[in-house]
Amino acid sequence: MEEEVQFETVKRCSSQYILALNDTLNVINGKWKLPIIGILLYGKKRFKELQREITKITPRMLSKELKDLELNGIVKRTVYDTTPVMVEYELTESGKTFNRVLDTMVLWGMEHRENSIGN
Amino acid sequence: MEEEVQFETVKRCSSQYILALNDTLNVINGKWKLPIIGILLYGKKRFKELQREITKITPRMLSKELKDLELNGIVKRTVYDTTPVMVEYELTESGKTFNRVLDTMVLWGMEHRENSIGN
DNA sequence: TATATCAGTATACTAAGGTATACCACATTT
DNA sequence: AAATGTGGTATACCTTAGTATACTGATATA
Repeated sequence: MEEEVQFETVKRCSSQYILALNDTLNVINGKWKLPIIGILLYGKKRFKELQREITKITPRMLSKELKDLELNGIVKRTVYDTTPVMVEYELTESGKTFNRVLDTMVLWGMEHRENSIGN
Repeated sequence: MEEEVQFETVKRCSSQYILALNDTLNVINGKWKLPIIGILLYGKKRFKELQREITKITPRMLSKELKDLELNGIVKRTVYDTTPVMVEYELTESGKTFNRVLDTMVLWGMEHRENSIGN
């Protein structure tokens, strides 16, 4: 409720609107961010597991994208003190709710596709 | 209603989900697409008007981004047969409803920012 | 006659994003 | 003893995205 009011305020203040928009866009910019998020939506994964599921990604890129996501607070990285080390990646709460953004995009994409056919 | 059912179906079919997602992402990829859409949300604009409002964009880029948006069915280009020619750009219906996607992104961005402070 | 405006295009360049390939230390399996 | 799996890093390269700068032809304005 209160959040809605805030949102309306932000909507009228373009600089804040753009800030929040950029936050969101930074989350998904980069070729491999969405695939990674998509997989992590189903649960925790280790580095090599991600690499195996995203067949074409190089470890360099996987490493880089995961670091970005961690910095942006989308992914949490946990190191277990075993030998050899085990590292697990999982979505943060924010990461999980990002699902909602994706769904909105998909829904619009579908409608847009229909509109475009009609035109 | 029927649309919701369809969406649920698509959500479970990852290839279609990804297709619709890519449609949406193509709309906003490129440095200047969002600024352009943002301005056109307020109404029609001519080429030079856009160039003046987006101060740092080069005509080459503005031209290219507008073509992309037109190809993707977000922007409609109308040429008036005057001398010198007048060209107007405006959002299509899909372009206008894209607002909804932006709002969702902003809302998530704001929540995410609060979550991150808390953490 | 010189300059500005319209809607862009042409050419050459730089910067950013991504790829390819090889490698590290350590431990388990074959 | 050699190969495999762990989680990455290092170096060099290539490709794509974006920038800088100059220019077009027709018309109106100073």
